[in-house]
Amino acid sequence: MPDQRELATAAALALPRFVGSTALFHAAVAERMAVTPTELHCLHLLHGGVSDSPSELARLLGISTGAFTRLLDRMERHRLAERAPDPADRRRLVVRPLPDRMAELAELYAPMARFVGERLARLDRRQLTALVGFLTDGTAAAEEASHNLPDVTQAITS
Amino acid sequence: MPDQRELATAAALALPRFVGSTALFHAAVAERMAVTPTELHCLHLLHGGVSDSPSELARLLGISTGAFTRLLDRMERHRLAERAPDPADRRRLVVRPLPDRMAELAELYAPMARFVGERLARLDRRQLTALVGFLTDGTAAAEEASHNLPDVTQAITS
DNA sequence: GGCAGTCACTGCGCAGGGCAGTGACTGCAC
DNA sequence: GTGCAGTCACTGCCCTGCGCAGTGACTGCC
Repeated sequence: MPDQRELATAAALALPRFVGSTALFHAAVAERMAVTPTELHCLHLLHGGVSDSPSELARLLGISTGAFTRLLDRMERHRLAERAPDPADRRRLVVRPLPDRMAELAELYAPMARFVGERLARLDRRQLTALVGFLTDGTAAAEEASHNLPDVTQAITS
Repeated sequence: MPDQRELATAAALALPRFVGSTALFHAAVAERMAVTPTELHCLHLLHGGVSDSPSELARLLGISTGAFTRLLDRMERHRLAERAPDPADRRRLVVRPLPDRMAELAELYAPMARFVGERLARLDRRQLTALVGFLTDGTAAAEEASHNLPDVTQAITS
């Protein structure tokens, strides 16, 4: 029976593997939908209602606004999203997800969604609280760490 | 005080955000090291001792062997890894990580590693067991789902 | 009314990756 | 042993997603 310390080590090892396999899963879904990973990521942001502003979406996706314009072009072509004018500010526009291919997306994610649902249902309140706390704080920590990377400016020769 | 069902929902929502922010963190680290995300991913695989075979690494990274050759070229140029002949099979070669820039990598990951360590230390055995189980099974589920995507072959017109 | 700032957008160049083919090598069949 | 299919890393060629820098439209502050 593993003690607390061993379990913590196991968790620390399992974490990157989980993240890695999840990334590959997303890549596989994107490929199956004939869509780039960035487009898929954007679709998730739109679907989750995180934002509908091009500049903000570009920032969240980690790409430039110029690249986002092209990305939107592709997404419109593939009927994943559409542009709409922003009534409040005529410079801006609003990005809206299209329902056209959402069913397809849901179908691809169904197995994973089912797994998550079933697995979470087997946890009690204390376990779920710990999980939610870890994920939430981890999200904040990752964002904070992204914007606060230590300076390790070393020269690359060649 | 949230009940079990609400907590499960919260966890299901927190999960994709965590994965997303983690992905962006990796991208930020890669950029800071002047390295592509794929190279960084490869570096993790090498560092974790997952494999040292080019074809297997290519498979794990989700790229072709041809692309991996170029990736290895870049990694050698940046002193991240080196090629070595495989004594058992002269077609093969062995990829070895170089210690040169490992300190730099560790430094960039230090904040996140510290967070994970501290956060995990606050959990009890039952909570850790749940977390490890979720991550481990999640990894397996993601891999299985990647290779078993439902057929949603729809035509993209244009 | 001018002016700096912000918005989405566009030409251009770059680089990572896929594809298909190549030579070197292995191990199995016979 | 000798052939032969399979596998290995590698190489041209091409495609495409993205950054960069500049542009016109528009906003809001002074």
